[in-house]
Amino acid sequence: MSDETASRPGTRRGPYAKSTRRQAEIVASATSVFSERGYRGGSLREIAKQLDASLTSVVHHFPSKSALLVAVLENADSAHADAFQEDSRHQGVAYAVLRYVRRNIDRPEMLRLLALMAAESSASDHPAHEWFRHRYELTIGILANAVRRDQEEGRVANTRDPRGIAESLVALWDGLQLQWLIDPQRDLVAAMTAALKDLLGPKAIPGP
Amino acid sequence: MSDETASRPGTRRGPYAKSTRRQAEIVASATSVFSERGYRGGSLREIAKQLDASLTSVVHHFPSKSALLVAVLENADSAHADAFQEDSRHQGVAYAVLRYVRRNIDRPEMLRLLALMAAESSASDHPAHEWFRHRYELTIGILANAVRRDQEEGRVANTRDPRGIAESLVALWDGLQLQWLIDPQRDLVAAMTAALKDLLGPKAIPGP
DNA sequence: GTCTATACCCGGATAGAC
DNA sequence: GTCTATCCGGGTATAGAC
Repeated sequence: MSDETASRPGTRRGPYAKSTRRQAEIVASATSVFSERGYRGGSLREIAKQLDASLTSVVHHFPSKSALLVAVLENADSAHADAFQEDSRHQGVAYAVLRYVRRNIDRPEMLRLLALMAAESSASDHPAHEWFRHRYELTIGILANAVRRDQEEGRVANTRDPRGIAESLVALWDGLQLQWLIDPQRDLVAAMTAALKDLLGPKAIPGP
Repeated sequence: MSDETASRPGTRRGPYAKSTRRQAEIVASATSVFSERGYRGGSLREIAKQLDASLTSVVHHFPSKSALLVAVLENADSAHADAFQEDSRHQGVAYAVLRYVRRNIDRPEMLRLLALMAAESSASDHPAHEWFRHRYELTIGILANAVRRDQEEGRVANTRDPRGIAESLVALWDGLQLQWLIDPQRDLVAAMTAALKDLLGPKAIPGP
């Protein structure tokens, strides 16, 4: 919102530079708080305290707690999503998915937050509803394209429509992730690998 | 807690009868409130108001909001879980799963609540953590048995270990359900049927 | 534009009287 | 068992200082 002017260098960037920096700090603090205490558990007051700022200062930059949450999600997920898209384009679906899994296994709190918010945001009046809807739409689209490419190259044996397969893949990932979050004893990578083999065929799985 | 004396009939059963009845009323009220407003959105005060009772009266029977939630979940899920087990024993996995899906498609609010609480309860210190852990363990176990039976009878082509398949089935269900909750336009039954066919083989799918 | 202080209303939890 | 009263902490809205 305040980036339009900042994106035009040379005009004025003084007053906004501090603001965007402050916003980034708030997002970082919110990420750590939400990751530890969850969304419900984490309070704006605690986020502010971490920055030696006041509550209203936080509210000034993000009009509501949910707006801040969306910023956190966006920021946390964008890097991983980009890498995923890159992988899927060059190395095939299974490779991309498994790398995505491996990358995410180190930040269970973040996954917990994403899973929690996805469920919570399923209510159509939730502030993050549209964000998640769009996110799923995007992810499934990207995956569907990658699946189609793999089908054409003979890497994926399953001949079902790519979009349906993509939906199943996302579902599998969400579901296995949930089981793993509830019981960390489970081997998430192994489970995902086996499921991928069932869904895509053995040739789709990359070597160890 | 108050059942020990009640389990000895003939001595005194008057005072406790009213209590258990009251508890059932509270659970019913909580179910409707949680289903409409969600867990976070629903308040104990509103639950009490529906019964023309006060907040502390509710708290007296259920020491915390989360304890009440667990009672709600237990009560709401038991009937469906029993039917599922029955079906899987007699008609095969795919049939049981699809009937479970069809049965649940009429109560999206309840599914939303279950999905939300499953995610939230993944935190190990959550009041409902153990309940969900046990629920998943149980569901997967039942499914694994059914899968093994179907494999032996040649109804399921997939030769992977039954437990792994069962985990994938649960994950698929949770994941597709989530996508459907976020975007009700999707055809949950069709998606689940197609995924089942991929995972179990075409012979496992019952006719229309 | 940025930040602060204050106040409001609602949430869950607790103590004590009846 | 049920109530009233109270506490503390949460998100939010407003007024005002720099």
